[in-house]
Amino acid sequence: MTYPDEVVTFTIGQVANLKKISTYTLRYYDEKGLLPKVMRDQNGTRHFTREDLQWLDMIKCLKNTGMTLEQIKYFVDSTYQGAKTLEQRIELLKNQVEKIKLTILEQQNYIEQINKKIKILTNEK
Amino acid sequence: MTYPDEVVTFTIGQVANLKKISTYTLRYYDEKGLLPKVMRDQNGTRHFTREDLQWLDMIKCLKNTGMTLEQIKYFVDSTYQGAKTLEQRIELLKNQVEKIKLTILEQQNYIEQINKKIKILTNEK
DNA sequence: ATACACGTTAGAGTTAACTCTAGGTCAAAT
DNA sequence: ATTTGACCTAGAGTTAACTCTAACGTGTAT
Repeated sequence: MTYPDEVVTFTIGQVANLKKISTYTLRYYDEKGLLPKVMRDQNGTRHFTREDLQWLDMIKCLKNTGMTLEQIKYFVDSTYQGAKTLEQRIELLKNQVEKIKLTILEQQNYIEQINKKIKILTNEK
Repeated sequence: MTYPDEVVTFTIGQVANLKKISTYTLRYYDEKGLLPKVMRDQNGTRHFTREDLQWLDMIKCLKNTGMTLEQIKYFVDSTYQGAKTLEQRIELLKNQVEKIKLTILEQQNYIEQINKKIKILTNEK
């Protein structure tokens, strides 16, 4: 039962299921400062909000596009420093998009390279 | 001075320079069985042929598209088992191309995700 | 009351892929 | 003859990102 002004939250196990990330990893990310807003109750138990889940999506996105956790932490920290880092964060994200575009080009080259090899092997038959 | 039937070879240091891979890494790859054909002279010094350099390109290609060194070794081993593994190797490479294509799609999704975030941040200005 | 499921921490262990160190050999240059 | 520089090996150390263990707390079900 949730009252109008109550915030829906999730335990670490629920988040693990929803986002397919182990509880170990979630605690590790929290420890590393990647999830600075996660609430705790009087027992010390974590309660993740929808906003925290969105952060997890952002972390996944940046991580899977080649950022280290250290770089992601830098972005998270910037965010919590507020408006004065806004330009910087926009720049960082634009930069990341450019990096991803380069990776895609690189991957396309690798496809061509492998296709050439496939052709050579096919001719050996 | 090289005679007609001499094979041009490179020392580990030359290969390191040419391919921008440290000598440490080259020895490590050799040790792991990723470069089974590298010749040695009477002193034990490695001599890399052009074919070895081509293998290094292949290793780089497979590694940078997500294969582990263990998986690459499997491919290398298959190759040296000769014609009977030809089909298998072609399959493996076709499979790798499909994986890369999926990665590219994934990366394109991440670009969209980041662009959305950039838009949100830009509207905060 | 006690068991069970789920949460907590601190700290140790794991894995892949390097990366380096120490101690050695050998060929060419001074 | 000795120094220099490039090579060698065995084995230790590093780094990132987990992954697990041990010992403990709490809330619900029987």
